[in-house]
Formats: sequence, C-alpha cells, structure tokens
Amino acid sequence: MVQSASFDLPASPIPDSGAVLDWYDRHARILPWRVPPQDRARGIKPNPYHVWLSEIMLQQTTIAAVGKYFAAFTRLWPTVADLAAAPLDDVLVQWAGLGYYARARNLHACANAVMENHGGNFPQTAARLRDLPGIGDYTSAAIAAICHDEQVAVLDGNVDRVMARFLALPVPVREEKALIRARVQEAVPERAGDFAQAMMDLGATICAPRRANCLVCPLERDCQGTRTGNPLTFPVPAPKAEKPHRFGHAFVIRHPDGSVFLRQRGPKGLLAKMTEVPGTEWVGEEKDANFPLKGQWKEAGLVTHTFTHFHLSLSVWSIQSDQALDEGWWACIDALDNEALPSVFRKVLKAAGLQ
DNA sequence: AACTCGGGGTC
DNA sequence: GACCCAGAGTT
Repeated sequence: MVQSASFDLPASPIPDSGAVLDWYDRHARILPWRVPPQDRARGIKPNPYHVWLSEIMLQQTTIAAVGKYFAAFTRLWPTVADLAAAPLDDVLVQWAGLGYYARARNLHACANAVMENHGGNFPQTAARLRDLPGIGDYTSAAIAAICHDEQVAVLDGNVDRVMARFLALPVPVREEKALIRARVQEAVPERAGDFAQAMMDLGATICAPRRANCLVCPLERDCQGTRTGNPLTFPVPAPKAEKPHRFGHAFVIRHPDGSVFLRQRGPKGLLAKMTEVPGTEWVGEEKDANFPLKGQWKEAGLVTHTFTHFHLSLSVWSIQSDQALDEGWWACIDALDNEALPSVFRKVLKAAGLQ
C-alpha cells in the first residue's frame, strides 16, 4: 500500500458533535452545579461561582466524593464575596478530607483575586480565567465553555480516555496531547458548554475506565478503538513509578479534661497549613520513637495510609498528660469536626480511641 | 518533562 | 491490592 505524501498526520476522525449532543439531551447527568440542556436551551445560564467551585473540587476527585463538600461550601458561603471574606483557616476546615489542599488555598486566593481585580465577577474568557490561582488549562476552558459557550476544547481525564479510544491511540495520552486537542477543537459546536459536559458524561457512563458500552455510544460510528475489537486496550498506560515506604510515630496527648493536643503543619509541602497530631518526621526506615514528653506512653496501634507518591506506616502512641508542647492547642475531642484534620490524622485519632 | 500534591470509589 | 478520578503548580 502506497501512502500519500500529501498528509503529514495519519487521517484520524473527528467526533460527531451532533450525535454527542443528541445523546446528551437524553442522558445528561443531573448535578447540583449543572444547568440541564433543556433549561440551557431556554437561555438559562449556570452560576459561574458554582461552576468554578465544582470544577476546583472535581480536580482529580470523583463526583461522589465532592457532593457533600459542594453542599457545605455553598451553604456557608453562597457567593464568591462570602468565600473571599472568610478566613483561610475556616476554608481549610471545610476542605479537610477532600485532599490536595493546595486547591483550598488557591480557591481562597482566587476568590479574593476575583473580588479585588475583577469587581466580584469571574472573567468570561478562558484566557483570562487561566491567570487566576488554581485555574489551569482544563478548568479555564471548562468554565468558559460551560458558562459562556466559548468554543474551546475541554480536555480532562474522561475526554483523554474517550479520545484515546476513538483514535485507537497507540501511545500514552501525554505523548499525543496536541493531536487530541486538535481533534476535539475541530468538533466543538456552538453549544460548546453542553458538548464539553457531554464528552465528560460519555467518559463517566459509557466509555468508562474498565467498561466500554460501545453499543449505545454516539461516537461508535467513527470510533477506531471499537473497530479494533479491544477498545479497553486504550488508552495505553504510561509507565508508573513504584511508591516508596515511609515510617513515623504519632503522639496522641490526652488532657484529663477530655481534650487532645493538636498543632498546625508548616506552610509548605505535604498537607501544608493543615492541622496534625504531633509526631516525628516521616522517613525511609523504621526508627525508635523519640517521645516529646516524659511519662507512661502506651502503644495505641499502627496506622497505614497511602499518599499519591508513597506509602506511610505510623506507630500511634498515647499518654494522659496536661503538658502542652511548644506550639499548638488543646482541642475538645467532641469538636474535632472544627479542625482542619486530613484523613491520615483522623485515622491516628481513631486508633487512639478517639472519634 | 518530571515531580509534588490526597483521598476514596470501584473493580 | 491496582487503577483512576471534571489537574495545577513547581522545578
């Protein structure tokens, strides 16, 4: 077979946006921050504050995990002005448990930037949204498309997977991001917001990570992946690094009055500015505990936790004492929901018999 | 371009 | 256990 010299790129199909929108009109997921396509057709526009808040929360996070957090944030802070006026520490308390805490710090900074530099209104174009803290390529495009139908390609993990299959991409997605972007961009219709949300819904419900329901997929006609007979072999996984193991000790100091000693973590790095149970550094080998107080420490168990790039084993120790450490505070054990405690430290407190 | 940064749903 | 999720910021 002779290949034509007039094409630099192999001929690859473009998603049928009409078919995708028809599917979306019938099968759009109902979400708290979303305007359904029927309402959108009547001219009802989404609330940019709600769209922005949901998009930040949904970064690398499932819809199931976000639900309660979105409800709590919009109840406590109904507008971007309310959120900007809140103390950062209050925002961190409400974000605790959701992970990737830089998002919460950037969320607060972004709210303040919108108030101070944009008169309290979010910018309407992807290019200008992109300049705000915590808003990158994906989120800027998503907000501009969903709120204002800017005809821009919106590429998230779902769309990458759908397109990797649609194109039968033989290499990891990150090596052909430009091709994916170009093909999606060519497909973006006037209903850019509905199209973006449709592609994501498609990836979440039909072209899912370990399941491809090609029989009911609106992209099936031109899909190269289903044509191979093995659409699930796409996307080709990128090689992944092994997670090292780290070890440490956590010290639960229980006051006779029923409180527990907590402190704030440093301003940079893992779990920055969040609340912690005092403890040792986390290092690559097991070491004996160097206790911060003299007294009768009791072993309270072992906590294991996996972060993005390492596994952690924490030995938990507890003691009854009224001695505080250098910096920190006594927190009532009945009000720990008011503390910005990441999940690993909630596990530690549970191991010590609290909460 | 590679690395850092959480946590949970799901299989 | 492994995979992956409406990714962004830093180096």
